[in-house]
Amino acid sequence: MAQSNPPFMSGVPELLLLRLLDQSEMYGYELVRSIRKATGEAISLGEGVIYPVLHSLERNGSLKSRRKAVAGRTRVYYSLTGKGRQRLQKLHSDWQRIQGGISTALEAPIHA
Amino acid sequence: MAQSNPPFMSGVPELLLLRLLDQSEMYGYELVRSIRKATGEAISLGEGVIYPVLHSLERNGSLKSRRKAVAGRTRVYYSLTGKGRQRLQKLHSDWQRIQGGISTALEAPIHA
DNA sequence: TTGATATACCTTGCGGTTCAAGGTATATTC
DNA sequence: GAATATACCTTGAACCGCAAGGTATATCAA
Repeated sequence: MAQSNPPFMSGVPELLLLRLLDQSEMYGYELVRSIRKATGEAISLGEGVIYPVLHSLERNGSLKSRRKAVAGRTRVYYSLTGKGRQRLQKLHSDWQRIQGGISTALEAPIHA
Repeated sequence: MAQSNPPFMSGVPELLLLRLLDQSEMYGYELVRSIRKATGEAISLGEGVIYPVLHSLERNGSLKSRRKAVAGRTRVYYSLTGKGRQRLQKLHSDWQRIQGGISTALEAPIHA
């Protein structure tokens, strides 16, 4: 069951990842928890979302990574490249536009 | 080209259609223009988006329609059912949640 | 009268993306 | 020695927005 394709989520994982990684270097598992916290528990993304997006962002040059061994485990830390910062700005302004448009439509007069 | 899967649009057509039709009965072609206007030109949806969504909303009982002949042409007017109003409320609150979560994340401290 | 533009409906196919579920392996705690 | 937490990962399905293309009538201009 578990209704798939929840509304309003397209592009959101990418925006949030870029935003958080713009503030500090982080690894995947950490990002899963950070996103919950940073959105005030409003949005929760599983690892099945996070990892593929991280990989595709690295592939297209928006992120770079470095491996770091910590207490016997390996972490892969990601950070933004110049291209990633540009991508973040673009997504940010896209978001503002859409969000503003929807607000306008929702706030319209209660009745004709 | 024309990058497909534009970010932040999933669920948006459905929300906007339900919102506008909650205010007044309208037909498809009219909705295309109304959406542009209601969102302050921020969002523009083509007929290839509108009609399929109208049909699927009618199929699942959120909308009802009636045909009306006007100046030799036929218009199909849509309006909300009770189920449609419930659906609108649900989508509206989903939107508020996501929108709020993203705002919180974006407004976070500029730097550590 | 013929051609372009606006109105009004519609479908098909592509492509991208989120998500649940499942999989591996090590460290820690009970 | 068993469960839990950490940390990485992939696969497959489902969904859905969009561009492009298709039909037909009314209107207006040349």
